[in-house]
Amino acid sequence: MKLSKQFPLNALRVFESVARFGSFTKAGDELGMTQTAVSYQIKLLEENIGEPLFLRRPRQIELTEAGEHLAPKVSEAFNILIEAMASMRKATEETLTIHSTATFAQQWLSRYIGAFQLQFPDIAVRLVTSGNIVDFQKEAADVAIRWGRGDWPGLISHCIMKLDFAPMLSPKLAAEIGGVHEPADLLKLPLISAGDPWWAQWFAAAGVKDADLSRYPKSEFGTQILDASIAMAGGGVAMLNPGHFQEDVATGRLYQPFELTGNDGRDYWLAYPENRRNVPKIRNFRKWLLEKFNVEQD
Amino acid sequence: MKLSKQFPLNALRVFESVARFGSFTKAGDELGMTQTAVSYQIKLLEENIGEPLFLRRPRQIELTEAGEHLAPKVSEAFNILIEAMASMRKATEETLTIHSTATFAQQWLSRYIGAFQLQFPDIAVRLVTSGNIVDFQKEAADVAIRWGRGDWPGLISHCIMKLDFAPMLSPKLAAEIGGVHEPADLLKLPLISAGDPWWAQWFAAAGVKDADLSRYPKSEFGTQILDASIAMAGGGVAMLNPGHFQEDVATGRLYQPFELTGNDGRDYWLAYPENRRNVPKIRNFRKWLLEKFNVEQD
DNA sequence: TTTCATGGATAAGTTCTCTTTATGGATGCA
DNA sequence: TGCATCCATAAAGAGAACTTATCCATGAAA
Repeated sequence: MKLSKQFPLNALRVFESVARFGSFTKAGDELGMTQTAVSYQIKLLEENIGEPLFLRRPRQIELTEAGEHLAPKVSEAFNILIEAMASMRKATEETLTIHSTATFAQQWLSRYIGAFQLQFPDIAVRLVTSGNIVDFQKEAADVAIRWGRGDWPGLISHCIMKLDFAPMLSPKLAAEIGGVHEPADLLKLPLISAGDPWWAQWFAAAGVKDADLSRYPKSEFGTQILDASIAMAGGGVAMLNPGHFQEDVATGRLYQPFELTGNDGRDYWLAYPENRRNVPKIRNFRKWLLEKFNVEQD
Repeated sequence: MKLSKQFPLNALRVFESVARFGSFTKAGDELGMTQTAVSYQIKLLEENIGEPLFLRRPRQIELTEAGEHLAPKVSEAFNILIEAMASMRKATEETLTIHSTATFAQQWLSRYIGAFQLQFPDIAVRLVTSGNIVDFQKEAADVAIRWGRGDWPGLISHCIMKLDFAPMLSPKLAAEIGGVHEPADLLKLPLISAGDPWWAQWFAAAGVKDADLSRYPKSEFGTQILDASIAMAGGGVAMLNPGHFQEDVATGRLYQPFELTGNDGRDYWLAYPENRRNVPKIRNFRKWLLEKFNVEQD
């Protein structure tokens, strides 16, 4: 049996409106349906209950005793439902959930998100950092900031930052070995997250052909943030994205000995589901973020 | 726009069940639908709200924060609705509304309805007497007792009493004219409701050919009860149904001078809508009434 | 490890509810 | 008397909602 047959919910909704207006026609207007449809639904409900809910008087209707009894409860129930749905919709409309890599969140978002909130005080920001690629189908994410090739199906992606990489270390550590003059000098120092293919790629690009990286510990710290912290503490050389750490370089916490950067074709992207591109909070965030990065808008 | 589109009520109902069971499959069982249909409805609701309500974990699902927020309110609202509908159904199930002619109600029902209530203490009886033929479509009537030919479309009818008619008067009035010996004697007395075609029919059947009824006042009292009261008070001769007034005849309040009765093909019927023949209260009343009148049951 | 059982997602097709259009009837008002 | 209002009914069409069939992932059992 169909659900709507056992419990005529839509008919109840129509009934609520009719009881309020005392008119089939007006209720139809409110609900965006014809008077005929209203008549049909009321008849349905009356059949379901087993007695009339309205007395059909000429040019007006009147609640029967039964209808009089039913109306306030139905009204109360629908008010609860409507309010619950409204507050839910409002919450999702006004909360922007950003999924981001830990590095981008800490190095960039944490610094500028305040400006966004000043500009859009009605939008509450929820920032989620996780290592995994977010599945917009399954999680309540509005936008994601991720690195990759920007070719995710079903998503719109804007490249916001080249994900270049270059070796960085603390100035102090560099001084200890008498300065880093050429790429091969780096091999004298501990390489952080040496298993990362970026190392091999960068050394190849720098003309160091026989770099044996296998002798370094295979530790992976997962985020550049951790690698950077270790490097700043003098623990070795980290392969970092200059875009993220330019401030640390400027203030002398980190030192980038060579201009040469690598890029493996993967960059930083802002991404969001194609079908939600016009949701206001998403549009606002996209516009704000792309302006910050001087990206051409579409 | 469709009503169900602006406000997915059925989806909410499904959601309530799923939230309670923590399972699409179990909710489907409860609602009498397949797991697939449940999945569809939940997806619909999630799209409407704009974020997931359940986290799909391997062999179980879990409410998201949003779902957790929505569930109790939805549950509350539906409890109100369910309870309201149930109490309404219960009221209509347990109240038997009988529409009857005033005469039958006063002469017969008033005497025996007590026995029915003793036998079915759970059924509350509401007795409505009205001159009009009841429209089961428009009024909250369960059964009707009416006279006619029993050929009402959409209704089941049981003939419970022949609607014969015979002249009756008070014994005292009869004595005043030296007794009523032959039908024509009646013409010496005032005929009550003389405009009623029953008079002409009865006199014709009695062999009184030239009865001029036009000289009597045309008053119509509408119910036999009133005619009978006037007759008992010695106000004239009334054309009454012996079945209704046998007790008054037995106790001498009325006198029926001739055995001859007329019948115009219309009798007393119990009637109720065909599609409600199996409603318990109706079935019980029918059985009880037909037994009282020794009518063959089907 | 392989197999089985559980629970949900997806695709495609079908049913039938719900809606609309068109029309009629009843009543009140000018 | 004619017009406007309001609800009821009939017929037909649209599309929502449901089902069947199938697949996938996971956890438990053999």
